[in-house]
Amino acid sequence: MALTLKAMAYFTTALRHGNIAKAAAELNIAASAIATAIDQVEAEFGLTLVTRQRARGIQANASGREVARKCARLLEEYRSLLAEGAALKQSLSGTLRVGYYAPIAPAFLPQILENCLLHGTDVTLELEECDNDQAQDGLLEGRYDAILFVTEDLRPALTYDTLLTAPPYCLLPATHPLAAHPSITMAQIAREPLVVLNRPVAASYYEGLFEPGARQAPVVAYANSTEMVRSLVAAGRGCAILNMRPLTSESYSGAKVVERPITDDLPPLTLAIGYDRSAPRRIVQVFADGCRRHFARTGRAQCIVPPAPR
Amino acid sequence: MALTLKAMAYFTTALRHGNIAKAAAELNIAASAIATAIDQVEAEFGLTLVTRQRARGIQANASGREVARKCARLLEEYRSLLAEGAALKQSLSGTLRVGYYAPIAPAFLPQILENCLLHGTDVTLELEECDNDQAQDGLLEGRYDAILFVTEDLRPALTYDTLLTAPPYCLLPATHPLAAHPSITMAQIAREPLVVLNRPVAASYYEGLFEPGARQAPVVAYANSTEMVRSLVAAGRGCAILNMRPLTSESYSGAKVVERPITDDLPPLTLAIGYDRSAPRRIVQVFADGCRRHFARTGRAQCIVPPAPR
DNA sequence: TAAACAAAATCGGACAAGCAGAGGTAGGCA
DNA sequence: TGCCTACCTCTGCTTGTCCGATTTTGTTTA
Repeated sequence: MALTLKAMAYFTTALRHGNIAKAAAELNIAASAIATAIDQVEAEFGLTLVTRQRARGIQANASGREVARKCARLLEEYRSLLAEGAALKQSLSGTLRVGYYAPIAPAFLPQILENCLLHGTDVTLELEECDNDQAQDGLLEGRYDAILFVTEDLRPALTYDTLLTAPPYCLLPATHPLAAHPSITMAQIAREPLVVLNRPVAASYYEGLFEPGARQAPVVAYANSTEMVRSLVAAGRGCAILNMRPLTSESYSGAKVVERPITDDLPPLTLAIGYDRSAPRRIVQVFADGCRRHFARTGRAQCIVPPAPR
Repeated sequence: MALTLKAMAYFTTALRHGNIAKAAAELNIAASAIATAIDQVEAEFGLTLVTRQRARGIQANASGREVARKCARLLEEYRSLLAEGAALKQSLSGTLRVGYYAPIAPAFLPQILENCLLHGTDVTLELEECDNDQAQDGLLEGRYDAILFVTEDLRPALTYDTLLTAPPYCLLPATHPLAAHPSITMAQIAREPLVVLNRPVAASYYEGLFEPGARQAPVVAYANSTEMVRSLVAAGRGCAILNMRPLTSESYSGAKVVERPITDDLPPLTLAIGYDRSAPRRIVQVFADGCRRHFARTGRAQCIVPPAPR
């Protein structure tokens, strides 16, 4: 590794000029540096590559020209490597790999992607649904460029931007007596059969919202997808507590559900986007900005049920 | 040029191991050097390429693997560049460009080349006939790999090996009265019409062999090729003084000539091979060795007319 | 829960490499 | 013969690289 790229660059420049002094001027360095570089190249190959004639400059022999050509090619590829690296950072093309915590993202992710990408850009999306821990670990291990997750069991090394704090709300069948109230208390919910979203973070979060011993009716179902929860609720099996709201109030089964704020002072879930904030690829930055913009404007109102005034 | 080949090598090795310490062990350097190299690569591209997890090693993300692949390719080409350079020095293939002073080489050059090259080797020969000064300058300027020349008007910077010292001899028509003598004096030649080889070095050399005012018969012809001189002499136009002897005693015209040593103490011509002795390509070294061997053995007797005992 | 372990980050100092600038020298040219 | 050009050499300074020790952080095991 004695022969450095720098030496090659000096060498080829000197041969191109046939003159050490001119090459030094072009490169803005001292002539002695160039002379040294030429010596290094010759030493590396153990060949005489240039004839140095005082007062007449330098001249490459056939081997020297051969070597210079090869070096120039290598330098060219080096430059293109750097350029490709810059492109990797700059371009909107490439693959954007997003991991998202299953219950939170489907409500808004397509809309964001629609807004900030895909306008004729050459981006391949890889969207992967996973649990909150998997998302965080996947980001840390480089499997994802960005993750949408909630800040529970937060990994310390992870950098993220908060997008939204979503208070829990109560999901009821449209025909349920409580649906007539504009807002509901936890005490009321405690008397209703409950459908619980059974995901790693969610289940414990929702159970934890109740005072110990407060529950008076059973959990009638655990379901591990939001849509199943909504469908069960719509079918009248019970009510549920959720944080994120889909854009529709219909369930898959077609029956109507209603969302009602909860008056109790409950800890919200914090939705965040995690990504490498120090040196993101441009496409990642664009996506993260798009997410933030989305929730700064319309997104917030769409995705949460605002707490009731108390 | 901040990103050195060395840094790339460290970087790729570290990623290959997924572990800085192991990479350091493989490369026999300190781990901190590798950590620095990784930092350099990331800084160069302004991207996070590697996630470092204490107690778990390092892991490249997609961009990191991409960059590592590109770097590995560049390193591969660097190694092949070095290998090609070494081959340039080592191989017997390639082009051997020989410049030779016209009057001296044709007598023996084909035989040498036959002996030391061309045994199934992949060598292209470029033989260029020229004058003594052109040969020397061409070597210094890298146009020739080796030159066969005489050490008159010697360029100071030129390195060479002496092959042969060739005393002048007298060339006579076979029918000439002097041809009966085993050797001849300059005084005898001075009375004969003379044919002179008119080449830059030769003409003055031959004229200088005579004492000032000693010539009693005219120069009947100047000819600028050895063969023309021999033909003129064979035709009986006069006699000539030469140094190198062809392998045949017939001239192109078919008439016979004879060579006779000169008894006077005259300066010989020194035949030499000039080439870069400090770092020759292998093919050049082989050729030069072949020349020296040739004249150490049979070549000498074939090419000169030994001086007569006085 | 604590202790032991593993691996990366950090820091300071030693060493080497690269470079600038001055002075020297050989070759070309008028 | 003297001047000019352009390379070479040498010295000291600056920068970079590397090592080794220490610290920090995270994992695994008792």
